[in-house]
Amino acid sequence: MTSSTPQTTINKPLIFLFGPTGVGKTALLEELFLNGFQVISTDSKQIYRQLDIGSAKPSKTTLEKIKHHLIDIRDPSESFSVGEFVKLADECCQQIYSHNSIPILCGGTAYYFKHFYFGLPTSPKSDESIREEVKTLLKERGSDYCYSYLKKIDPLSAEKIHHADLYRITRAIEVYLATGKPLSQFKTPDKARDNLNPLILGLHAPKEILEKRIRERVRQMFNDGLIEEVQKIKAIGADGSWPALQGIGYQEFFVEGLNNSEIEQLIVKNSLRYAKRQMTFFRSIANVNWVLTDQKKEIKELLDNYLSQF
RNA sequence: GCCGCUUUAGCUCAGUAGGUAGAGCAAAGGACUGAAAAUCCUUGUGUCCUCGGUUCGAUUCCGAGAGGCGGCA
Repeated sequence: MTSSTPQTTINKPLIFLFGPTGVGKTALLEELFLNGFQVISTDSKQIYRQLDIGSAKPSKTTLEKIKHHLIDIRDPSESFSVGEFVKLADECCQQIYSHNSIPILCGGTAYYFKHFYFGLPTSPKSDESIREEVKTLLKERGSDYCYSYLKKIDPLSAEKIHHADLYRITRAIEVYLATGKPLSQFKTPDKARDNLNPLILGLHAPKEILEKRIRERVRQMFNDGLIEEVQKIKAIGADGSWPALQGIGYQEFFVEGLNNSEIEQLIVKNSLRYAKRQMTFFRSIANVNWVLTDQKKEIKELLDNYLSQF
């Protein structure tokens, strides 16, 4: 599957709304984007069914008020990828335009935003069986061996990838075994896809406020029945290796020897660290209009100004 | 009240046979080629509780005081 330019987005309005976890994206949607907009959830965990509470999925009420796409489209055991996201999001855009609405990509997965904005790299999608092969190699021959192997087959990638970064080493070797070509020979786009000119809204908040919000939100998740939700997922045979369960709010339940209160604290801690990583990634995207959640007037102005050109 | 242990980085604690100190976690910054809520990298000056003594030199030894923990009364 190659990335195709979404013809339908030419000269059409498109909005990005992103920010770290807990900053208040959903609340803002309800305040400013209630009419004439449809949301494309840009979130690698909310695509999963049964992950409702821990993934901070929008409530039923919210979903009734604003149409959301790309929520509940996979089972927790299934894999998903940024490539599928871009393809599906493009299709959603077309569909939304055909209803005379404006698509708004909203979520916290910076990687998905980046690749929707710039387009996918030309490297192939992951091949499950080859990846397993590489993982076995890693297990049997060790990481030093694999890194030396990478140096041999793809010195350029080896230079960029740290020798401790097994995740990326695995992928680079996988691409080589699948195609016979080093990963570094594939191109990765560095500017916006043709005719894609979205209004990019980046929500941020002072650290103390974000911390307080995250703490309260995690507390609320437990009140809402997060423990029961996880039990249900475990009951269908889930183990920690399922991609869905690597999410914060779920992975902590697979750590051994923790009581519920320790799990709650760990979720808060991991969420804060995640928020920081998200901000690092979002900051690297150009042309972002950074606003605080309560700057409603400024956001409205940016929006009106942007929409007036269509 | 007496006895013992303890006081070092935001937290938990190492350590210096006397030459002003370092791990883990936290924190800050960064990377990101189809798993990304993933994965990984970089960054450690702190009245070594206080005051006095010994010493060329004390966070380290000695004395006193203060805080904490435990035991006995």
